[in-house]
Amino acid sequence: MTDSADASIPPASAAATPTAPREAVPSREPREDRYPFAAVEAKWRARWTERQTYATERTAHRGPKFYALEMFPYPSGDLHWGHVRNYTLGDVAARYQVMKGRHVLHPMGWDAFGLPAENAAIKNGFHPAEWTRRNIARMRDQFDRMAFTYDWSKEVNTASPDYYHWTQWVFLQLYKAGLAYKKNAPVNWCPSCQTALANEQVVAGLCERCDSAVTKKMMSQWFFRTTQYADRLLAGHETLDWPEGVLTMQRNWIGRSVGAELVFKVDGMDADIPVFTTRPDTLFGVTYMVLAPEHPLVERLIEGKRSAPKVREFVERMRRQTEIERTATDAPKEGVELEDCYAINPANGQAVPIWIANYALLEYGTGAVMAVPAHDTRDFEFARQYGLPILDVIQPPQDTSEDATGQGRRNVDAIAPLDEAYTGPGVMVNSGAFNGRPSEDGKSEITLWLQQRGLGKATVNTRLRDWLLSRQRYWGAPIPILYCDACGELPVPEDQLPVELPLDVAFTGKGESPLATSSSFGTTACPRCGGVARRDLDTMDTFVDSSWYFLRYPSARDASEPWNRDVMRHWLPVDQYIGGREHATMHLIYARFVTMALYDLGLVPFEEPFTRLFNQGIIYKDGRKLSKRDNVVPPDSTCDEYGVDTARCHVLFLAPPDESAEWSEKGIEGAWRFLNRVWRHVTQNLARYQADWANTLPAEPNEADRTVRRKVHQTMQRVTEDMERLHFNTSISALMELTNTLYAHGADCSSAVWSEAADRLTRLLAPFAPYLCEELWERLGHEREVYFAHWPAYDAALTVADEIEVVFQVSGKVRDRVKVPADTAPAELERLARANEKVNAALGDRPVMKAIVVPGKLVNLVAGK
RNA sequence: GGGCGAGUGGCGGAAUGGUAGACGCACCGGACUUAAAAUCCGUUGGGGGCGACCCCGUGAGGGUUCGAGUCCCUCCUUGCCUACCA
Repeated sequence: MTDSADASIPPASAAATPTAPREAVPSREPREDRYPFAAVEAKWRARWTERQTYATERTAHRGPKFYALEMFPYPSGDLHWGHVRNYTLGDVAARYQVMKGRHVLHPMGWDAFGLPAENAAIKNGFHPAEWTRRNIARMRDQFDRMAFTYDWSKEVNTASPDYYHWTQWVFLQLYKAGLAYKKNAPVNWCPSCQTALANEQVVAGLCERCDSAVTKKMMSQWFFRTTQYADRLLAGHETLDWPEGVLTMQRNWIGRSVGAELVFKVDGMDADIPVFTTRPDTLFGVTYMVLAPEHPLVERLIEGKRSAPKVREFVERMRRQTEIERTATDAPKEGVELEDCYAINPANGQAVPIWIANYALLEYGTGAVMAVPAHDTRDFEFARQYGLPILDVIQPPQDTSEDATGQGRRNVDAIAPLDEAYTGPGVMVNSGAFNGRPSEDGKSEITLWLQQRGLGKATVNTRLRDWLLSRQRYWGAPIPILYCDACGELPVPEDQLPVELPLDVAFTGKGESPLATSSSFGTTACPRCGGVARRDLDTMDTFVDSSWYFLRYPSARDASEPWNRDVMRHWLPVDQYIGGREHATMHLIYARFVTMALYDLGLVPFEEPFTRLFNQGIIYKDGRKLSKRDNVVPPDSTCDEYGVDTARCHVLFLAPPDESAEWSEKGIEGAWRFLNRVWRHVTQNLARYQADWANTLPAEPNEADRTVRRKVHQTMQRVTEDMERLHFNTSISALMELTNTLYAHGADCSSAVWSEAADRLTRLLAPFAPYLCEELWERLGHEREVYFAHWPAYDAALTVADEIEVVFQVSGKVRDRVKVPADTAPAELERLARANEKVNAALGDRPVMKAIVVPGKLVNLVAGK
């Protein structure tokens, strides 16, 4: 407002039009001709509860099943517009399926374990369970207010013992199948959360939850063998109706690469160094060897050497580096040469020096790299830096044509040293018996050659790591494993599940599992020998909880088993899953992995849990993502002011559902006015409504009748098509257009036609504005909720206008628009175009070379020169 | 550096290769009102013309096509994801 104090505005006029402060609210105060949302919402909320409208059984025995699911929320206690958008999308889709006659399961639950509850406990002294319970109660109430059609009898809460009982059971099934194992490994460690993290939870070197810089730490931890399913996870993509972007992200994350494992021997020592490479064809170009700083062989190689302390210092320094320092784009390559250590190239017996360097990662491949600086950009950079030899073994194709765009090409005649590595294919040189071979063939030929001598084999590597699931935290499902001095590692017998979280723990935040502070939890009787067994003191990653929750909903209250097989067969897999893209490489990979593992164990009859996936866009506020941590814009005040239906319509109308959107209340007036127009028009014309309109439609419709009926049927068609694609923003505009048509022509049409329009409008709008439409539906004389009303079918013949506008073009440019009967034949259209005055003016004396006629649309006359 | 999206009026956004800007916001005008609010009706991409009308317009440049916002190539901007993966 300050910049309106412009010098060009005369002070006099400002004084002449004093802008009195306006009260914003009165326009929405209840009034005779306004939609009284507060009263309507109270009435129908009570009635839905009383009638159990949204119980799954109410849609049973209708048609085929439909499992509609949205990713369940973390119960942070604060519903924000991102939630509202996501769950409104799911709710509209579920309501549509009910109206289409499907047997619909639409459940909701809580991803209730996790750090915020524990941190709140440390901070405020609440027990996490209490904090969680309160938040759930609050959010459930908010969801009900939003008119979401959840069947609360199917509610799940991952932090409840009757749920995590089965999370532990799932763990044990995977354990028994050899898919869960414990190993000592360098793990991602968040110093702030004081816990290990899965690879997927480290984002740009930062903890996904708290943004602290992650470091590495050696720990004995539980893993799931996700890598064993890499190929299956990739192959399964073929069967999924998912957004291409998510599939691509998963493919990249899994990062399958085909290559070979080749064995280098250590000179003068009985030790092998296997390396993984995708370029066996460059083997003759190896000029040094690189080991990851944490490589287990390092200690053996430097033992007793004079330089050992220096190497150890380097390793220690690398280990202390945070992930972000180590992987930053501009992180300099650093390394040290191991004194008197040489690796023997299996191709030619040549001894090359062994280095350790920060760019070799223990977690990938074998943790060792055969360095070919001439043909690998990283090796090249490192060799340059440390003055290591660069040996050319692949000659680029000798194509001298100027416009060839071969990547990494350079002039082979150049005498100057290379200024970059050549990474493309070519002809092998300096490669002994392989000289002259195409490098692409050389890959398999070298691999085979080494394989015959026991020094190599073809292999496939993935970037995907096994899933680290141990967490040194309290608020999670305890890992159901025991350690007995006599019997070793043992699973907790299934009849002793759940292993319940103890209540007497101290939240020290000291990096030790809080479960260790419990007086009762730590030990129990060994199920095998009866001696003392120690419990595993870690809890599971909360992604384990959410990797199977969709299997639990249909059997949510079943105390005897995780899921009933028949119930499972009826409902699963999920027909439509809605959630954010941010889960592409986390939850959606974990859930697929667990489902596949359970399938292999014969526990579920399908391999893929989510048939169709829809990613809703993110809502931003001031360019920042709305999140559970900050930047919360609560929907409550908007609902207080405009009502829930307006809030639902506005958030859907804001932007296409799969695009991100900047949060804005600008424009909410549009949704509010729209719903009021519907309310006013229907309620003020109720006396005209004829319940039997279908039998009294006029035999000779007047102009208004035809216009209104056409619009009604066109709207049914458009909204139905949009519903299938979840393009709800355009559904709403179509309904606005219908309403505008009723305002313009509703008064002039017959009662039967108006009645059809009122009936159709109420049904089509019901999924978006359920409170308003229930009330209108009742006033139209219906006993049963509009929720159960069937979705209307349109008559295609009625969507076509009698008279249509056709465009005449000359060489693609519009020259005239004329109204013609809809059934005008193409030949007649062409004749009209050729006779058209404006067309002829544009043609001048040029001849018509060609005529394109698109019936119902246009005629394009192509002019000659 | 790599991958995937997105660039259309003052704004949010519509457009199976076929009339660019649906629908809404905002603005402006009219009706109603003592006045306002609310409501109802209408105008609004840019430029030119008294006018019927004409020209230009979907990030930039090429291409395919009778016809391109839409398909192809190059580039620019921007968002998200990912990042030494051997």
